[in-house]
Amino acid sequence: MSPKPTLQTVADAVGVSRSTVSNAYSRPDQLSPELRRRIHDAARQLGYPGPDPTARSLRRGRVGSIGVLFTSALSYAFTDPYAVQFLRGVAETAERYASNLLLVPISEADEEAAVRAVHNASVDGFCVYCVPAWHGALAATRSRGLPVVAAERPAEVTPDAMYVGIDESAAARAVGEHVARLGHRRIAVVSDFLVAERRTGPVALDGPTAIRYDVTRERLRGFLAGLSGAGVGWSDLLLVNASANSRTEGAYAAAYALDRSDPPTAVLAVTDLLALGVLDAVTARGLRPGRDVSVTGFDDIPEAAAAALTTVRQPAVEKGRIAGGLLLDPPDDGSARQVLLPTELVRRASTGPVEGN
Amino acid sequence: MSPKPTLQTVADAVGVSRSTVSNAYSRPDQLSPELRRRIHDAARQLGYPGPDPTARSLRRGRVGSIGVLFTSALSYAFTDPYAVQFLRGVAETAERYASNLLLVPISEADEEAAVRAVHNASVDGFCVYCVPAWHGALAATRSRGLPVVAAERPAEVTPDAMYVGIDESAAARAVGEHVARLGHRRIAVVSDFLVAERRTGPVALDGPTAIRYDVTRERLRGFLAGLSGAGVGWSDLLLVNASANSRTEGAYAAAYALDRSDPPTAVLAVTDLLALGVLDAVTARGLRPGRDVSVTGFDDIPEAAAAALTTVRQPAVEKGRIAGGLLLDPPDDGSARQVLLPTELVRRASTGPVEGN
DNA sequence: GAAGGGTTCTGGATCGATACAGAAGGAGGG
DNA sequence: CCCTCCTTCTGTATCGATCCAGAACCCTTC
Repeated sequence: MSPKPTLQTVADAVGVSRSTVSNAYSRPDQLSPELRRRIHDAARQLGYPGPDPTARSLRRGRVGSIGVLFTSALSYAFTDPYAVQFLRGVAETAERYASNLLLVPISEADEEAAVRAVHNASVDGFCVYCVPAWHGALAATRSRGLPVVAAERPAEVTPDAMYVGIDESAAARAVGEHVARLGHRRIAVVSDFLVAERRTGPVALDGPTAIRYDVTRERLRGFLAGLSGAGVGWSDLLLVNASANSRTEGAYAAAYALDRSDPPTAVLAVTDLLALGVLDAVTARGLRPGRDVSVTGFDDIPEAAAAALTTVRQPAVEKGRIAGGLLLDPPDDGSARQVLLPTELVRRASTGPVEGN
Repeated sequence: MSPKPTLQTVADAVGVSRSTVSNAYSRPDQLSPELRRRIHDAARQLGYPGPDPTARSLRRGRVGSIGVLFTSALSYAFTDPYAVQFLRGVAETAERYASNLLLVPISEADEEAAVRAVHNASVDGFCVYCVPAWHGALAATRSRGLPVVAAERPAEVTPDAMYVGIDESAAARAVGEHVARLGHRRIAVVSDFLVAERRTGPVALDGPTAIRYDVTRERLRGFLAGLSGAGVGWSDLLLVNASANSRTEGAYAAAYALDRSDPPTAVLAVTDLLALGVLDAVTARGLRPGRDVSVTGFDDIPEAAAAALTTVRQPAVEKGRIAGGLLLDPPDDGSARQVLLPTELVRRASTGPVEGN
């Protein structure tokens, strides 16, 4: 048995041309059933596993997989149910187009390695999820000359860029208004990416503009807009940065707010995962969510309903599906390549009116 | 600007040979710094993104990515923290070898599509996770002639197969013994894959042998072995199948046991995720875990500690790391390709002695 | 000044397939 | 009986890179 059977090996065995064997696999209607059968038989007998995917990709100019870029360690990427839902959406579309997902982990520490990873990825396009705008890997995806779709609306929208996102600040504004209407004035915000440093603890910022990460900035801007009607200004907010988007860090971050001498009556978290952590911290202190402290999240992951968390619902799976669709079958109409999905404020028991303390 | 710059484009622009440009990227020490700079400058100016990954893969004979096969929808795959940890381990090793992960979703419904997906995957090897032994995709991976590593010890061990697993039945046996020693005799088992059908509810089986899925079978065999010393036999066990490995299905499945007229005093779940669901069901009924009902899990995911769940610890991340290592750098020593990792019974508050009812 | 040893660069062969134009052969129509 | 059309198969060019043997050149060294 020769080391690696190729199309040619099979062709020689059957006594036909290489092209014919290729057709037997890729275009079955181009040859007689009888011959096709003989070819497949010979292939089986020779242990030929079918056309080599790499060679086929090179020739065809299509790889059959889309690259998904993640910041932060893979662990966090999959820890957020929101991310998992989004990914599921992408995978659903991918499956329809017979494509696989290539995970490209982008470490924040080693940007050079990240850029290399992007350059080495055999893909038909990139889906960028939660990668800060300034990360070199982002530019690298563009330099590949492949379709790129962002999972959020970028800060500055170029006409040819593809994205599927939501109006972050409008959605967050609804949260702010809701909380303000309930009478809350002493308010803390728990968020990751407030500062470049990966540290959990309170931070001071001059304003939302100081936040580099787009999504975070827009959500805080929205919170502020919603609260300002009630006279709550930026300097009134207690900002606590979380070193990661995880439940435990959410709880740690909440501690900085809850354990003060003048604790806030409401804590706005920038994701549900963080909010769940905040709830943990609240209950761990014997406080009642929605009565002693109001808590809000963002995303409406499945767990949010169970925890009675007031949050912003955004269609995560749908977002993923659309992102996949944009990549694998970009619409001709340029404007259809920029998708904004609707959001909805979901009021649950984790928020309530300020107690008359 | 020509449509797609290649190595040749750059070579022509600089006035050197194609090989030299290639070296500028892949073997920088093979040419003078001066020339290398000129080449990179020209490349940048022409918008050449570097060597095409697909073409490079074809020539090099190495793709730089490893395929991870999943059964069930992607959603479930990522929902189990155990799976995420395992994946993280694989990703860690992959990163060390400059490889990416290619997710190959294997639907159980459409086996033909699954086999096609395996044949089309450009990878250097396959990591098979939680795929039933009889699934055609498994055979497909082998036919590719690439290294394949299973994340569990297969039922029948062939000498050349690679795997990293645990002694499932021995680990489960420790659970059985622990529960028996606490005096439990009325015992329910909550598990997925007890039967081929995807349905949550009680099932009757002649014995462990009737279970087709290896891991499940071995764990149940272990439970039984641990319990048999106390006189508990197969027919004494109440088996409840879960339609999926998820927390909610765990809770639904538990209901079938807890709501009987003669409820079990102990519920053994085959994964922590299911066990968490069982605990949900227990507390939802106002019962106290470890007092009114003992509950055990399997895997020791992070949440297990928080829930005080008695379970079997297995090193998930380490398992992933080793799996990756076997794929990307297979040891010459054949016996080193079959790895069994240690497990440990972790006793927590979710199990306790039978109440003197 | 010829031999030996580096360094730097070149050219052709090659990886394993697919695309496409065209050849061979048989069927049907006028 | 010739011409056209269709089906079935072939051959060559090509996808975009890397490998490797060797050419060209400069430096030592005896």
